[in-house]
Amino acid sequence: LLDAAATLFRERGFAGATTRELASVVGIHSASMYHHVRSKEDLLYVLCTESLTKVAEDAEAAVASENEPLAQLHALIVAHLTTSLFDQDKHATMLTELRSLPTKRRNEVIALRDRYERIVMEVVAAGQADGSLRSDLSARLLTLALLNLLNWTIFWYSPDGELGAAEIARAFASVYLDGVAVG
Amino acid sequence: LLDAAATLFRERGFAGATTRELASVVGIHSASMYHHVRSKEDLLYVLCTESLTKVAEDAEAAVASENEPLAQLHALIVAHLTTSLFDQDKHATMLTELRSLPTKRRNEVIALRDRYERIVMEVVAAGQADGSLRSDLSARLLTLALLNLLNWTIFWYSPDGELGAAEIARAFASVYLDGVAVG
DNA sequence: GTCTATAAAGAGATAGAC
DNA sequence: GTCTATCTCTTTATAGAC
Repeated sequence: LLDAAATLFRERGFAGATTRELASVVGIHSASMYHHVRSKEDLLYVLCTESLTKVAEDAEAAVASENEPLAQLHALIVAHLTTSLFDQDKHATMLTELRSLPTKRRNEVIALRDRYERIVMEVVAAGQADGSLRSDLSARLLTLALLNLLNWTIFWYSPDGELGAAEIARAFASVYLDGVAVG
Repeated sequence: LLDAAATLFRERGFAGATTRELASVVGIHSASMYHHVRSKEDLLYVLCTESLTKVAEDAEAAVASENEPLAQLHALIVAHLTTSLFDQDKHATMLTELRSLPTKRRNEVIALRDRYERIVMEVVAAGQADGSLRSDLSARLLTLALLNLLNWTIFWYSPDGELGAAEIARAFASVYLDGVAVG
């Protein structure tokens, strides 16, 4: 049900997805859905928190698996893309439909998101501190650039396409770390 | 009206934005709105095509203003960010609410978007051809990485924030071209 | 745990006066 | 060009039988 909601929310937007269509996708009537979930909003909320909890866990594991900041950053990039492209609909919905949550819950999700972004920024800052990453740009700007690279991928990646998640992860890690210019 | 629609569609999603609220923002009643526009969908369609036409024009002008692919790419990055961050709501709505258009119009907008992305890819490919950009990764991958960097910025940039559009453009161009690793 | 039936509210859009 | 009034349809969610 949650997976179906993620797919439908991504396709139609949260407001555009009807409980009837959602129920019909899982083969029941919309009234039966309310036996499993209190409201449509609850689905969105659970989906957002799950997606962020999962990606944060995986990122922390990736960071813990390496010792040097540069290697940690590389592992983090691969972990983020692997996780978010696997649960693509959930992550895409979290990123764009977050706005449809009422203030209290929206702020909770934003807090989770900020916590995740802080994990990323700490690795970047550690890389600057040990001299493996450039320091002429702020850790904040470097982190924002990285999150751009990671997040937007979720919106165009296709599991059926020619580019695999692993290939994309390897390429983007190299683009981010080494740049695209020669010399 | 179009600007108000862009803002509201971005805030609530296309389906979540009501014609009543939209009209009230511009100080009229929802019935009066239909004197200016045929339907809510028309607003989204016009908004998508306008945003893509504008960014494509500016990108082409940026490319034409330089001779070397590397300089063209730099100018293109600055132009894209300047334009899309100026009309932020319009571009953000185009990127996420495109899905709410009926098939025919959606395909038209996608065609515009693809045409723009081809402009970017041609500059990248030219850079690879003249040896200023690395060729171990495909032009497609390098272009996708760049579009990630550009597009996601639209979703977190705030005109009131500490980071200005020009500063972000300069930083991200350097991150993309030179990378963040030292050495 | 799923169904039929329906309540209550809100949606996009139109008609016709001014 | 904007208004009031309203049509028609769809929405989320509930009630209660099975």
